[in-house]
Amino acid sequence: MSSEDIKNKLTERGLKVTPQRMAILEAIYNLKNHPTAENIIDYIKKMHPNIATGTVYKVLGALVDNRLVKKVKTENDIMRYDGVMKSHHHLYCMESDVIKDYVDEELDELLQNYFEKKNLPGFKIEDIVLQVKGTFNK
Amino acid sequence: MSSEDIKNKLTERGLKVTPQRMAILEAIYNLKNHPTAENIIDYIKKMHPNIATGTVYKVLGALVDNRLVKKVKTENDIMRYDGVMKSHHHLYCMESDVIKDYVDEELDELLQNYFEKKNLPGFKIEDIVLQVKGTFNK
DNA sequence: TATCTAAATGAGAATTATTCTCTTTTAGGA
DNA sequence: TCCTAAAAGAGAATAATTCTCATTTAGATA
Repeated sequence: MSSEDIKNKLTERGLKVTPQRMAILEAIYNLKNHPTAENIIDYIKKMHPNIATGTVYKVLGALVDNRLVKKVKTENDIMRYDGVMKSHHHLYCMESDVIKDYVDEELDELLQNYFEKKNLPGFKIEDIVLQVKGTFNK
Repeated sequence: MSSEDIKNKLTERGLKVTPQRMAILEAIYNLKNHPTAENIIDYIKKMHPNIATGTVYKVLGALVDNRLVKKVKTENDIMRYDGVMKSHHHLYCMESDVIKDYVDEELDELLQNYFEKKNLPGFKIEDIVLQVKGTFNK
């Protein structure tokens, strides 16, 4: 993801393009494994030591509100952030803090068909996310 | 769920039966919609005004460790608790803080078969929980 | 291009959920 | 009934996040 692409993402959403927002989005895209706010802060302070912690939280909030980033909650109640906006699921390792994205369009279609038939009365489904818990083989 | 049942649950897990633990488990079973620690504290303080906040957190931790209660992950950063231990999914309302349990054995079987065929290499699945996001019809 | 203003940032205090420490109490086995 | 490890109480400590308000800035407009 180039700087130009990141800039466009912000502009498309009507968000002002600031160095802080660029740095934070860049950090989320570069840091793998769904970084925490702290991971992001550590990362961007290398290049932008003057960025305020509060700004990072405020920007993260704005990015989530504008659907440029997703929040992911872990078993250990720490909030993490995910730059992959395409519908996808998560594999949670129960032995480490790894969360792996899992994209499976066949599964998505299966689920969509299932719930179309099922038609939960009184509930309109917008999105389905699987939390698949288990362990990665060593 | 009777007091006797709750008591048995604690005993089965080798946990000492204390009034605090009884009250907290009772609160989780009585409070609907996946209470937060704060909800639980407010609820039990009516009957047990002297219970310490720290004790509630400690007991919740012990209950989760002993699989008498589950933690529920939400998009927001407050932890919520669930006394239903049977495998089930959640319907998250995006317009309110309602989280409804969703039990569907047909779906569970479908998913199990799907992943048996799929056989994610390098990952051993223990549990699958669906976060179904949407809105309840008004 | 210069100006203007609402929006964004910085700095650090404030808040809030949760954990920790240490003393006292208690459940339940001997 | 006694004993002891486990649990609870009290409140301080911690850590993540939010808030406040003064200053700066992006980008729309003239």
